[in-house]
Amino acid sequence: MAKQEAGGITAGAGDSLSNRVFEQLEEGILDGSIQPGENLNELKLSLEMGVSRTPVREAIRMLEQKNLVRLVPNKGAVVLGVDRKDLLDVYAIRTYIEGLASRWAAERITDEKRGKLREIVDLQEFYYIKSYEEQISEMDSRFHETIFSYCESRRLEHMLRDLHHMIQRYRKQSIAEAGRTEKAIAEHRLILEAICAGDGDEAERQTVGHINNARENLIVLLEKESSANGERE
Amino acid sequence: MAKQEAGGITAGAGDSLSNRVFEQLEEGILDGSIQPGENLNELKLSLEMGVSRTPVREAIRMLEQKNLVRLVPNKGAVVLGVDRKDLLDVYAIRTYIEGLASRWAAERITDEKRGKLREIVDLQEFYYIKSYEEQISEMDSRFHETIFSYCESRRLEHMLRDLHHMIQRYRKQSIAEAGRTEKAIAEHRLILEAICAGDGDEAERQTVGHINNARENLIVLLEKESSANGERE
DNA sequence: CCCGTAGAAATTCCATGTATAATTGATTTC
DNA sequence: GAAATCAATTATACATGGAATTTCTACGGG
Repeated sequence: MAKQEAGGITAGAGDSLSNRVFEQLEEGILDGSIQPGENLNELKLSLEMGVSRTPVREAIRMLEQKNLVRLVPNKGAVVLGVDRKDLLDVYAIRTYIEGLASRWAAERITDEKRGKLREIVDLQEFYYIKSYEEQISEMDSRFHETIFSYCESRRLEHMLRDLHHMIQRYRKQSIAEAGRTEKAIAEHRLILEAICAGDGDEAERQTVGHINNARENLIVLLEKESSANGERE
Repeated sequence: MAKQEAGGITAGAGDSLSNRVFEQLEEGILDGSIQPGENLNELKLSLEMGVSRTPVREAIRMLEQKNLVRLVPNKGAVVLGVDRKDLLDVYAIRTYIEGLASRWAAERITDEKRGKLREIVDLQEFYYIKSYEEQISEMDSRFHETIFSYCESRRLEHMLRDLHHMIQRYRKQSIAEAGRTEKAIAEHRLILEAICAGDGDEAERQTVGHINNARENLIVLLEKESSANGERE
């Protein structure tokens, strides 16, 4: 018993160590605590996390496939991270393909799925009224990811999950933006109704609109940030 | 010298063993020689390829991130592969985002890039006249991948390369289809001219059309295949 | 003072050993 | 004869050792 109690990793259940190391590094890169340009040292990381070098190596190889680090043979891994241009690009890409996911979800909707999707939006509204920010964000994620899974395309789902993951931090921030959440929920409801009605065209149109609005919001947010930072970066 | 001469892997230059194993397995999965449902045995593969288990493990972790295998903790990796639905999905996804890549490429075109892109299409036409099928296919890949790189979006490029890679086999097959190559080259030229003119709208429109046509072609090809196989699969 | 170079330290890369979990198959029991 | 149990085999997961490569540092020549 007591599989691994030493270092930083004391986390979750059945997952392998490689996965946990991967997730921890990914989170660090995506939330900025591991900076772009930095390079990942196997031995150092393995000591910090209290695991051997093997799972760290595996995690780094995994990060490379996600394009979060660049791996130079015999030299190591440098962090790529997600900069502002990446963020804007991701939103642009989402406007193009997340609409497709909604379209497919609408075409493949069932009663059970209608119920679940509606419940998510209802819950989000409830949390909004109660001002539970953490849960609002959680429901926002869940709404989009549920649509990803309901589109029933392994490949599209996989791509969208990656994108979604990449911008998670900024989605949370935007909850705090004045007025955005209320609008977002209203937009979710429009998407929901279109999907439940099986109206692919409308579902796509509403989703494209929703993401464009989110993108507008991001741009405002980034401008605030850069003026706050005195034009740095 | 003579880094590794034993087993199946005698390949390339500076790449690490993990990468070579990864590429070999990826190729096998994508060209169907490793079937979906099959599961990958570390020891067996390492013996076949004449390497130790470590690089095989790393390669498998990499394949998981590409969604080409599913990894069940303590049980191993089962091949997912790319089935017909995946293929059709990939073409659908491409119609949505490859147009965006062309749009951005048009917005960021330079004289040097104009020259290179034009040369690729000219070469492809030349090889078509000469009936060099291998080179036609090569130029087809190069045309699209060059646009991916000219769109100057790390994230979009990465996604499109993955998709492109996934359908490589079918792109090659479609070269052999009667009349497709000639049309494809004509379509490439339309995309080329739009990009060179810096006309993002037109570049996107032509690209969407091009991929839709390729998709139509794929559907015909798949139908032929399934009737040839007597409705199996 | 700068540049090049040789040796040492650090780091990646691959191989192999060991523990733990899953699977198989034989044996027993009802 | 079927189901259950437990030992033996197999496979994965993680750790560790050692070879190869790169990076750092100190030294000597120009």
